[in-house]
Amino acid sequence: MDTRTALLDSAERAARQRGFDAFSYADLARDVGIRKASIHHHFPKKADLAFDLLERYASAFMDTLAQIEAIDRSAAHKLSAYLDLYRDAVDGGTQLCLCVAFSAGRANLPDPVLQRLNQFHEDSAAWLKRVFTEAETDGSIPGVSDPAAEAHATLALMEGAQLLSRAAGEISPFDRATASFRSRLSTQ
Amino acid sequence: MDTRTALLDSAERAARQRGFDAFSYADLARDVGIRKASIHHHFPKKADLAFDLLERYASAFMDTLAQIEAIDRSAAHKLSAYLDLYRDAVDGGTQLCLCVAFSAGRANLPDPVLQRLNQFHEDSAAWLKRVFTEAETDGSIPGVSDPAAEAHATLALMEGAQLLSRAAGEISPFDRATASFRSRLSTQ
DNA sequence: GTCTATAATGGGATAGAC
DNA sequence: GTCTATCCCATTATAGAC
Repeated sequence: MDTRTALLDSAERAARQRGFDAFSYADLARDVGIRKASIHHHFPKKADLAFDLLERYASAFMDTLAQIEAIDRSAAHKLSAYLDLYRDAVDGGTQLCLCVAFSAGRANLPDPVLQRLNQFHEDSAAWLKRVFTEAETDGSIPGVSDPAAEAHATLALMEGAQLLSRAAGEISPFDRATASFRSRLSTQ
Repeated sequence: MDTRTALLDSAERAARQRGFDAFSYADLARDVGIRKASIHHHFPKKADLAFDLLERYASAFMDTLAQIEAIDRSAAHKLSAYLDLYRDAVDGGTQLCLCVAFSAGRANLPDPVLQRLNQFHEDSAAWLKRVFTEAETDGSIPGVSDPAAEAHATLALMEGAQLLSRAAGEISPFDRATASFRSRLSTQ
């Protein structure tokens, strides 16, 4: 495999498990099997690594959302797939979605990274708003009156549920926190 | 003021703004006006500081919740006060509740700290469950069918909303994420 | 309880050979 | 593209004087 890709993979795992500031180039070097000085050839500064990591993750995530949106199923079904995406990312309480990990980390992330992060949040909220609007039409989710408000609440719920789950080291807090949301989706 | 208290105050502000690993004894020393070696007299290891910080914060938070619970008002009113507590803690997008900051930080926190953190989450969920149960009786919140599920969802919503707000550096994401929840409380 | 001084370690980053 | 060697800096932590 491409060294650059191997580095990104290793960094992503570390960032999602322990936080972006909690792993070093030395850790990466050990994991990938090269010397730490070599990493600077691919990512001159750690801030470069942060940006490329987030860029790769966020665009892949958005691609997945686009695929979910494109299928010909109810809004409830799409939101169920969205929920599973966040649930799978937790990996039994050991990981966070990279974007949650970045939101959680020190606010000292370089500005381009913070901007990219907020763009991800906006894109996610926009996607959710579209699906909740669809729900108003297809009637697959009860009690939707304000799609924009539902979108932001859902995003916060996902991020908070991941946080609780990783703090506990178990998946169960995620399931407890999202149980009401999930049951709303199956009331069709 | 007590040096120890001054240190705890300074550390709390720093941890909630930038994360527990993102401030050093040198920062604290500058802020409080003593030398960094002197801090070790009060908190031998940084892990000791982490624990005492969380202990002080969590018990003060729980005291506040107890006061809210004791007043003779509707469940909706109590949850509204709870929401304001989290909203105020954000301080316009610059801070997190200490417990959110600890949940967010690297999972490498010493074990006693992690345990105390999870106890806080359990205590919070228990408080919320009691208030939602009260709501079933007093009818001040519409559509409560599973108080335990509502409790965990509410906790996750608060934590996620804070995270989004601090990432943006503004209070508005918190308000957007909690708008639906808030409007549910005023439908009495 | 606070100080000066000093470990001891590990971090990101660079220069220059191969 | 990867290596060795090195730099500079920040960090937590300790010893011992006052």
